[in-house]
Amino acid sequence: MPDLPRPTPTELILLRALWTLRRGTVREVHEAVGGDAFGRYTTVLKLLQIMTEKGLVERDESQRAHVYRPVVAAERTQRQLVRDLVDRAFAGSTARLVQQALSARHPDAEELAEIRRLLDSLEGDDR
Amino acid sequence: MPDLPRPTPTELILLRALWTLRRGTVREVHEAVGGDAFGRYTTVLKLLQIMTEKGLVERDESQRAHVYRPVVAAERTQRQLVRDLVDRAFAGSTARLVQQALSARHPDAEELAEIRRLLDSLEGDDR
DNA sequence: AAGGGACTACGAAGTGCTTCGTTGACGCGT
DNA sequence: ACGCGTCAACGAAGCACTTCGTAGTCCCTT
Repeated sequence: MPDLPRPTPTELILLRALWTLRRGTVREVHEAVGGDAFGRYTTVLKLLQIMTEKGLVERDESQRAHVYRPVVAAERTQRQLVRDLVDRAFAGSTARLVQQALSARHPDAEELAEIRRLLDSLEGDDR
Repeated sequence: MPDLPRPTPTELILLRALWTLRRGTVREVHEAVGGDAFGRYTTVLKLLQIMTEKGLVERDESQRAHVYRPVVAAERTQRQLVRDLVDRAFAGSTARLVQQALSARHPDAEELAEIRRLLDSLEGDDR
């Protein structure tokens, strides 16, 4: 499987819409991202066409209104983006990224607890 | 203080070099990033000139070989980049970003301990 | 005084991203 | 059969990013 290209910022917006919708026509995606406040209908169409060429989404053309669906799961893309950032901005140090993440957006108690659970399960695996 | 623009990927490489060097001439930066394997000397020069216009770095012209230094601290820029990513890819959920970060690059025990300390100090502040 | 090395400045080209208007096809309702 | 709304396709334009060659300047050495 050839590695898919990293989605551009705008493409990521559409991907997020499709991750939620699971599948959708251009019109549905256009509305999901905020309609004309985001961009014209044809802008979304063009983006989805380009994303199809890149392999980021797939297209069902059996209907007049083509139906798009994401090729990659949210988690996989998110992980790719995080890894990129860790390498590019944090010289590979996950701890430093987490540190900045926690100070950039102070998470509430619930989120903190969730992160703690993640740590617990990770350390559990180690032993 | 007008918010500084987000550094581009290439600019980030030079910034990292300057964060380490604290200050440096074009030649020093060029060598720090890998010499011609990265790009020509004039490419680095041009980049630094553009970054100066953008306000990302400052330039001391009192010497023939101008000396550049970063305007923003590493932490501030890193936080900005993380916040961007949390918003763009994780719909604002820090916990999910941390989750992906932990699974993207399995940190060693030392890093895990460091993250745990961070959590402890954060929860301490809450009360 | 001339030559060469190191430096800045400038300009230009190529690429990718983003946006949108226009065109042409399709099919439904009248 | 006609017209209208909906759709995909295309092309073009503008902008940012990146890269590098060339030209000009300065100063040190001979």
